[in-house]
Amino acid sequence: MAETGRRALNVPGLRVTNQRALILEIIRYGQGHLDADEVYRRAREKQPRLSLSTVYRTLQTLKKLGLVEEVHFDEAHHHYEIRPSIEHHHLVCLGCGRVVEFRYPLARLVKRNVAEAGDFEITGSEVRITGYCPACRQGKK
Amino acid sequence: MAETGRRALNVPGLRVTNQRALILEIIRYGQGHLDADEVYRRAREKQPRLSLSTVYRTLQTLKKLGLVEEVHFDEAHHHYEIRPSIEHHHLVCLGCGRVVEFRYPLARLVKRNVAEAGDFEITGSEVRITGYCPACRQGKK
DNA sequence: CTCAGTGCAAAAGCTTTGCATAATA
DNA sequence: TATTATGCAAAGCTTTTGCACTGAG
Repeated sequence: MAETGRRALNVPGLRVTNQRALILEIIRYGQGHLDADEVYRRAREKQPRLSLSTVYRTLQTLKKLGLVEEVHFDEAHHHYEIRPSIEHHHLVCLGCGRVVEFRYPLARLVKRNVAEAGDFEITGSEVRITGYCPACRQGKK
Repeated sequence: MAETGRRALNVPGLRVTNQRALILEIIRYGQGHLDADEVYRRAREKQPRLSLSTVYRTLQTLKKLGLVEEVHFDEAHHHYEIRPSIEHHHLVCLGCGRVVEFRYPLARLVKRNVAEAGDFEITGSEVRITGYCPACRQGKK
């Protein structure tokens, strides 16, 4: 286990530690979008001595390596997901917190249709659409 | 001065205080997108005794009233702008922090083109496109 | 006169950092 | 063995909250 992760982490100047491999695996196989604390809780099941600061430091490292991406569903936490190959965005239900992913080539559309964007070198885009999912719409009535 | 603001703030159950009127004016005429601390600093020039908690509380109030909107250019702060009448989004330069607004009917497009969004009741959307503006692209080379 | 709003100080989150220790290459 | 990474505890920042006082209606 954790072998694919170890390979990706084998980068000059960095060391492949058990903590890093574990954290990367957790994000990779951990369904969806975890925040630091959730990663921490899951990681401690396997490595009880792991510290929260290591989680934060590792998350930064993985972000710099381009292995994970930081997304923002609410303002209080950062969430992390494996860096996706195709551009996708998130639909967040304000009622239950459910997050639905959807694919949409936003960066391309903006580049093509927005004059102000013409001279920008676009490196990232994040879309967060908020609302109420069918189940929660029921509840509101 | 601050008269337009006072009118908007005249809502049953709420009281029109000098602090509220001032904060609303600052956001209204304060070029672009201010964060709580910037509002605080500007407000103190006119009302030196004003407290930062009042700024935060007022910002919440104005948000609930629908008078201002919260946007997120970086992860560390919230920024606030007067609630715009037409949907617009932000292009953020990672080099100099400059924020360029652009209009784009994203909510409509998503509603129309994204199957997953079909059953959602969309209440808000926030797009943040990051990259480098022309000036900063030069600097990077 | 009453209750919403304010100021102050303290607390609460999440995240970062300093430093000695442990572990990788 | 030379550094990089970790664990722990403490600090940092933005934002929130409790409480007594003030001020709007």
